[in-house]
Amino acid sequence: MSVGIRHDDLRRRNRAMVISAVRRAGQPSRTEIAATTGLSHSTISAISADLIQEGILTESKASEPTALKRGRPQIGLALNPEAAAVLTVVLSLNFLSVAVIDYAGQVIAEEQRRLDTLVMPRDELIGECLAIVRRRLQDPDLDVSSVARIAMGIQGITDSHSRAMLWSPITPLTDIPFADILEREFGIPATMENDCNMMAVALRWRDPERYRDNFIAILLSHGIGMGLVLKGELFTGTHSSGGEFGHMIHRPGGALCRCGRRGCVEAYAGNYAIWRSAMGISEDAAPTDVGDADMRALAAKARQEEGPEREAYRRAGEALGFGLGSLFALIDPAPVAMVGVSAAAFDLIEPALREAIAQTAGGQHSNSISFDTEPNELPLIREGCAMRALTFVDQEIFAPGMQARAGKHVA
Amino acid sequence: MSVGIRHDDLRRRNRAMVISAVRRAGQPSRTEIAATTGLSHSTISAISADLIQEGILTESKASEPTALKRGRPQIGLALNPEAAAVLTVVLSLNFLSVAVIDYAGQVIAEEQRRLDTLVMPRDELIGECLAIVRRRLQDPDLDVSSVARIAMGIQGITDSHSRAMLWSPITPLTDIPFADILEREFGIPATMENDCNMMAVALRWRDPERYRDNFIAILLSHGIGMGLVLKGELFTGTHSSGGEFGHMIHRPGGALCRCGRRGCVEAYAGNYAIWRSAMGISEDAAPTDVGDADMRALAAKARQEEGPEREAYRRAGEALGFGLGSLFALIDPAPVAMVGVSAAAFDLIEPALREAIAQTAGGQHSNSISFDTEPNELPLIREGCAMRALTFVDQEIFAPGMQARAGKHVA
DNA sequence: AGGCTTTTTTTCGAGCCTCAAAAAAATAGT
DNA sequence: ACTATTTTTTTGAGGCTCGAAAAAAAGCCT
Repeated sequence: MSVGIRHDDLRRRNRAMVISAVRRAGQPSRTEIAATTGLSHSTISAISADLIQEGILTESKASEPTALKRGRPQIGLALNPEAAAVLTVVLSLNFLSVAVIDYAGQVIAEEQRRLDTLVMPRDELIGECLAIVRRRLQDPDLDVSSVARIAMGIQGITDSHSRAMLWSPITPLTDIPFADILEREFGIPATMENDCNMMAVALRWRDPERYRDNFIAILLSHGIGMGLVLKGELFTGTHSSGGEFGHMIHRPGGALCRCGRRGCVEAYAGNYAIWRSAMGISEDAAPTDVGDADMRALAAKARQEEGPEREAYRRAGEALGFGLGSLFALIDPAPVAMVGVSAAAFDLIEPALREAIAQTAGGQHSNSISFDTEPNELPLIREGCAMRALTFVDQEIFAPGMQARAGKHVA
Repeated sequence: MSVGIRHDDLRRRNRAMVISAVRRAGQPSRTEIAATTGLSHSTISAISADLIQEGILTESKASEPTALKRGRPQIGLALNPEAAAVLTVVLSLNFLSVAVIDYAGQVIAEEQRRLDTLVMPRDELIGECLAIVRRRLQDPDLDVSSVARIAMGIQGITDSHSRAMLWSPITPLTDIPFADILEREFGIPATMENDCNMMAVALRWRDPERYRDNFIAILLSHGIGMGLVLKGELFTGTHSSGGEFGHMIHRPGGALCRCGRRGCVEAYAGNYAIWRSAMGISEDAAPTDVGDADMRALAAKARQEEGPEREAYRRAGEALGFGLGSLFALIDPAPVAMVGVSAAAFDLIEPALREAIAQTAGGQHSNSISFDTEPNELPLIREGCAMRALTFVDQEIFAPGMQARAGKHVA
């Protein structure tokens, strides 16, 4: 149950605190770190001396030559890019991409591949993932021993411990324990993350002003996904990655959803649903894959003139609006980021969405709810995976007492 | 933002740990506490010596004469009932009740009053609350200075900091800062809690086996409310008490809800909605108050024979089922407690509820979702308020270093 | 140039806290 | 009465953080 704080935890946590302050701030001086963490100067000094000695941080002279102030100039502290590296693997529909990222967060290598995820047998899909990772790890420029973590992101449902893919729209396969598979193969700790959760993580790093403690990232693509940050914490279900916004019920017994059930939000707002509706296909028809180009053409048509295309987006907006309204009834309104190809058509969606949300309990302050759009989800997912892996390393490097990861080894 | 751990926090937190272990376990020995907190025996010994000396804990000889084990017998530690007292105030429809509770959780005095909450003007409503509290505090048997906290519970929406009632079905008044009012009047720290959240708190204390880390308490009464515990934490909205399950949208544009909007779950499952439907009154008709006795009669009629009454409960079950399904899509399934007068009619609700939930994403393991019922909400709310107040005191008594609250004062 | 200010960083002693091990206490069994 | 066993308390050592003071590294001023 609840566990007391041991004395040795103290240093461990405060080290984590310092590292995270540096990662957030970029090049803070010791004084700045003391201010943000609330710890004393002497503690910061001691901890940062340790971290520098262990090769985790480096002193980088000029924080900025701006504002030539009096007094001893501050010495900026930065993450040592060579302290470690992490690997991100993003698996999406017919597409696999891998990147190697240094400890400071810079991409130092990447590789991408097309493959037919929908029809690949289990062994082949896993094999492709392992192969692309292996190729990156064999890169002679890379010190394999420095790779401290692999974060894999996938469209679909993962378990709440970020170990396995439970279900995904990109393959008929289910329950693939990718984290275990990667760990067994390469001996590097790994996690399996939900794509929308990673989008949320990335948004917070990209724009901490707007996306701080409470916000929602919604993926408007073939399916509808959501990443939710509440009170500064990534929200996950109790068993799975949770946040299956797309499968909240919009109309009981309504349109057929890709998940096989009826009336889900996604069955009105997913790409296939918009397409189905615009083309006058029955709501009972099985979902079909619609390419991004087709969706863009559809949006263009809808913008051009009134007609079934525009009406389809309107219905999508309505479903999203009522869904958001129900969500807001539970968690209160928060800023929303719309991501994915249909986010580029948000102008077509927004009016109906706002109208719907205004009819719900969550829409009380309907006009204060703000939306932002980002048409391209893949870079976000990769960034999120990278930050996930890096912050894990931040809290791993210091954890087991004094185990040095880079630089000279330590007493 | 994130703040480092100061050295002095350590003792503070571990004291809290020990107190909370005693509150949970009843009469644990020092050894047991050491085991549950993970702290060393010497630390527990030191802390409990302090707490006993300060009059917060007492040694109570026989933990139990059961299992006469070898060795030095354990000495049970218990909360000293006289260490402090708290006051609970529960305001519900036409009813106000107050209780004084000792530090060990026993009710030592109470008082109840009927009043017309729906028509009382602001000053009068506040005045009644203050008056009843004042009477209790003037009780000559009570040492006023020992009253360390007031927790007030109310049906309706409170702010996320538990300071004010924002909106409530029991009065047309809004935005009453009860916590501030009580604090100003009596100089005792106070909070204003949402009733369903308190139900959840109470359920966890009553049955920690079943209601531990993830569960849902749903109030089926005039309105529909929810208290949610996720990952061991009481879930609240970002601004308000949140968890307005009753105002998730069941049917866009559907039946008229008490909140003035349309299609909310409550507009199908609240007492007034069941009544309206059973009586063949239009869904557009304004909600009316239905007495508990009438509801019990309605349920009896529905059990007796097929007819509009039974159908009304069926529709309520459907609304609750789809609502729960949407909720479970977000948070994954969890045990549910149904509380309130209509929980006594859960037999009429359950079949349709389960049928509906099975049609949703959250219903994947529909049969593993378990329901429990508890017809009487008031005792639960009071218990929850009491535990809320007491655990606050637990974390207040030790906080400012060594400020003694009871017993001899301390160096 | 040289001394003075200002600001940052390091150093040092003090005070706590926790831990592990040893000692003390209390009881059951022999 | 004595030993074994278990729980509780005591004691000494080691660490951590803090505050104050010292040291360091500039720019400013005469």
